[in-house]
Amino acid sequence: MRLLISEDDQLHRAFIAGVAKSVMPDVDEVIETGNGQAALEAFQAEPFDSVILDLQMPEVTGVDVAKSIWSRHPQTRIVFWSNYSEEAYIRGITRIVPEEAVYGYVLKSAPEERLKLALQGVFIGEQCVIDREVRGVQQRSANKVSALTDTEFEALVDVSLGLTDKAIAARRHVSLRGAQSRLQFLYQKLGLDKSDVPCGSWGPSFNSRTRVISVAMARGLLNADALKQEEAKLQDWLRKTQS
Amino acid sequence: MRLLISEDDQLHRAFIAGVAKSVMPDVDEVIETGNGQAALEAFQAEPFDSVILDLQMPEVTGVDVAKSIWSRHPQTRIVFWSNYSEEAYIRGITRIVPEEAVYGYVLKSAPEERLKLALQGVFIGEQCVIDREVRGVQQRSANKVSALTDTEFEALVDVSLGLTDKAIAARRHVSLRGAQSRLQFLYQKLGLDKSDVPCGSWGPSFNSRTRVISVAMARGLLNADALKQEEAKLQDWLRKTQS
DNA sequence: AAATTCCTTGCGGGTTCCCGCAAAACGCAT
DNA sequence: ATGCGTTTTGCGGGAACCCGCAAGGAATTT
Repeated sequence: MRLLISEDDQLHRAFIAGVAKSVMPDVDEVIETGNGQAALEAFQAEPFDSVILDLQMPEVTGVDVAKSIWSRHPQTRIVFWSNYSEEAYIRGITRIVPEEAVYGYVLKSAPEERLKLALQGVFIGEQCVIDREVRGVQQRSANKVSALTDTEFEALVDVSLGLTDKAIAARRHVSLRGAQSRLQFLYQKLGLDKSDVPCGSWGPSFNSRTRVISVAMARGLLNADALKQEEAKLQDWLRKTQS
Repeated sequence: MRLLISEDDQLHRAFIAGVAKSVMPDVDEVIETGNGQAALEAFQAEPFDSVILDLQMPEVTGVDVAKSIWSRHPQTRIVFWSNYSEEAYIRGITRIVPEEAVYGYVLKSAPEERLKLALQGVFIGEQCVIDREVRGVQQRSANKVSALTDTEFEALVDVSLGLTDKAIAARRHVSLRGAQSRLQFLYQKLGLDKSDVPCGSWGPSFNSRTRVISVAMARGLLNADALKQEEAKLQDWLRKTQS
């Protein structure tokens, strides 16, 4: 059995490699990589049965790696080991996990015991193991009423990148009013209309357009890394439409 | 000699405690805490000569802790050990470090050797030790032309929290036009006026108000943690002005 | 005292945004 | 086909925002 580990923090990498070896004696080859790109290359050279991924890595994230791996080898077992239980990542994962795949999600803050159980569960027992804290977010993310639809999420991304209504309309191929409408739904979904927002005597305190970014970041729907990824996509699109 | 360590990640905490002990034999007491609040309490109980702080901690950050410590004991030697070389933190630090203080700044991504040298340099040699990568940011941060002034930074925070012009004016005790003026300077400083931003055929692609948030996050002037802190301050202020 | 720099303020107008209303379009199940 | 819910579109008005111009303050420098 061969195991691939991708994790940018040296300390954590060494730690989880040690744990993995101690828990799974029948692993005869462990490859460690410090970034997503290296992980992809290693996997391309020769596929692995089992993979451990950190989600938050520069350039190529753990989600990107998993997506690439599962697209060719959907039976690969992957354990995500990450700092955050942020929706920005969870959303990414649940969208790419194949029906047949076995995977796990463990928080770095969890005790070592939980990590061991998860590794055994996924790699030996072939069962899905997901930390409770993450499970909560996953539920919310799948919940119809509170979850953002795809179009709403697109709108959130666009507005967070600083685009104007016109630009959003052009990018998403809808009318100006269509783009504004999407924004309106987004504001509503994130509760900007409700009066949980106190108003001062001078009038409304919040600008929906900027406030929505703030609450989205607070809820973990967005984060700096995700934004960086989206910025790159945006620049691509800009170049295309320029020419 | 007594040493206080505050770091929320267990693995990193154990690691740096070990390194510190090996490098400084004459340390007879080491106290480890997992969050900023506990660090403050420990210090209050009995002051330490030497402190190691992680910057990014929930609730009470390393910057908060350092500020509190230095306000009473400006001769305390502090080594910051953190993931990021983000301006959001650097700015906070350079503003609170007393003239007489000896401190260090080491990135977690740095090799162990650098960490050891820094600990010795600060705690034994009583010299300031700052990683090169951080130094670069610090320079930029002190550079007149590219650095944000205090008022500009306030404006950035307010707009990122989603406040309207009116609300900003009220909060900062300036006229409406004053608030708008500050925003204008901010946009200019972050280069939103320059044409490095490609425009599509439909007109201007970017909304200054939202775009400024995006570029500020990309440059590390802001991050999710800092925003959370500021959000709390804002809520405080809102409650006060309500009554 | 004069000059310089930085920040603030009022005015004005052009633009963009926010959103209610109503009609049309689409998917989808009965 | 007939409904039903979701999404899109146009219209229009009121509010908020962006910013050039010009006229002060205030603090520091020369």
